[in-house]
Amino acid sequence: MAGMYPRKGTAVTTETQQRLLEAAGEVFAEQGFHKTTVREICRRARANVAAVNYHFGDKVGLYAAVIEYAHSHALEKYPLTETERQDISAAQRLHSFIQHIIFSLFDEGAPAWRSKLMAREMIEPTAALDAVVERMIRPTAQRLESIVRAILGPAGTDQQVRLCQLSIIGQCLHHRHAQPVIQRLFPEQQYGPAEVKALADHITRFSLCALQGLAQAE
Amino acid sequence: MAGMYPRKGTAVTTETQQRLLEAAGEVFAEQGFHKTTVREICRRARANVAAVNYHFGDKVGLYAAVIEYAHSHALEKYPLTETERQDISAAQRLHSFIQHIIFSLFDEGAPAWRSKLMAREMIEPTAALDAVVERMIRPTAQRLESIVRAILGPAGTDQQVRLCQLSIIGQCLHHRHAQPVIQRLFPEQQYGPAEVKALADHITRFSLCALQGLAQAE
DNA sequence: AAATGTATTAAACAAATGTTTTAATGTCAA
DNA sequence: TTGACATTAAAACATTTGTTTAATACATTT
Repeated sequence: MAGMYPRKGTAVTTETQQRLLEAAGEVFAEQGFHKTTVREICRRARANVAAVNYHFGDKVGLYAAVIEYAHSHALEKYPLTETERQDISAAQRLHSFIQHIIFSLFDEGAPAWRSKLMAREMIEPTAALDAVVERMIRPTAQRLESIVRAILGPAGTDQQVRLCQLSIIGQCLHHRHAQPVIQRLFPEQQYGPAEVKALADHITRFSLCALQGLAQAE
Repeated sequence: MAGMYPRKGTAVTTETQQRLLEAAGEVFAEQGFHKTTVREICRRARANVAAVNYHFGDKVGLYAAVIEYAHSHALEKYPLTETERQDISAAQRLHSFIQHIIFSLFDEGAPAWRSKLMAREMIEPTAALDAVVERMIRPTAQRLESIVRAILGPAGTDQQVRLCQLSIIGQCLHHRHAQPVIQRLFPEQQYGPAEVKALADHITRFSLCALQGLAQAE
C-alpha cells in the first residue's frame, strides 16, 4: 500500500523521529538536499536505513518535516524582537537585524542549522521553497523592509526599498555562501566570535552610510 | 589501461569535444556539478554517452576542461578593461566594474555560462576551486580592490578594503543566486535588460554612498 | 588496396542510492 | 499470557549514473 506510514500530521512522536530530524537538519543544511544521502542521515541518527521511509515516507517527506520542524522550533537564540522596538533608532534596529542574521549564520552550536538550511534553500531550491519563503523568509524580509523604509524616509520608492533590502541581505549571505572562496582569496579573514561581530558591525556601517547617502540624495 | 584517453594537453581537437565543452559549460553552470549527469550533457551535445570518458577521461576531467576552456576563451563580451583606465574617476571605474559583473551574470546569450559557472563554483565548490580562484576570481578581485582603495583613500585599512570588496560582490551575486527566492518575495522584480541596468546603477550608488561615507568617517 | 590509428556507437557493468520487503523485537491492553 | 500493533533491523530490490567494453565506421598513411 503506497503512502501508508504511521506519521500523524506533523507531530513528532518517537525519539527516533526526533534524532532523524536533528541529524537531517544538520546534513541538509551543510550539504544541500541532493548531495546528502539518507544513509548518512541514518548513520548520524543511529537509526536503520529504513527508518526514514517508515517515519516520513520518503526523502522529500523527511525534508518537508525538517522544514516544518525548523519553523515550529524557531527557538530564536538570537531574538529578532529587538528589531521591532520603536524606542530605539532605526540605525540601532538595523544593527540588531544584521547581528541576528550574521550570528545565526555563523553559530556553530548544536541546533544552529536552521538559518543555514534557509540559506541553502535560497541557492539550491527544492519543492519546499514556497513554504520556506512564506513561513520563514518573508517575515524576516518584512522586518528589514520597515527598517530600511524608516531610514530612507518617505522619499524612498518601493523599488528603492526593495533593492536596498537585497543589498543588505546579499552582503550577509555572501560571507556564508562564498566561504570556501573567501578563505582562499583572503586567508587572513577568519570567522571566530570576534571577527563575526566585527563583520556585523562592518555590514551595518556600510549599509547605514549607503542608506543615509541615498536618503540625502533625494 | 586506466587514464589512457587521447586528449593532448588541453587543446580542443575534435568538433565533438567542442560541442561537449559548450554543452557541459551550460549544464554545469545551470545545475552545478553534482546535479548534472553526463547523459544530459551528451544529449545536448548530440554525442554518445561514452564520449565524455573517451575525450576527457571522466566527469571531473570534463569539468576541469570546461574551466580551462572558459579561462582561455574569456571573450570578455563586457570588457573589464574600463576598470583600469586612470583617466576616469574611481567612481566611474566602480560603475564599470559592477556593470561588468551584473551584465555577465544576467546575459542570456549563447556563451554566457562563464560567469555563471564561476558563481556556481563559489557556492558549490569542486576540486577545481583552487584553479578557479587563482585564475579567474583573484584577478577580478584585485581590480575591485584597487578601485575600493582609491575611493576609501589612504586611511582605509586592509581589513576595511577587504570587507568592502566582499560587500560589493555579495550584493551582485545575491541577485543571481537567490533568484528563485527573490522572484517569490518580489514578483514585481524583473531581470530584463532595463532592470538589469537599473540594478547595476543601484548597486553602484549604494556602494558609492557607503564607501564615501566610510572614507569621511575616518 | 591494405593497414593503422582515431572516433563513434550500442551494450553491458559496477557502484551508489532511494525504497521496499519480510522477519524480528518490543509495548501495551484485554 | 495472549494478541494486536508499533517499531526496528537486515536484506533485497530497482533505479540512476559514471564508466568500460567490444564492435563498427571513418580517415589517413603506406
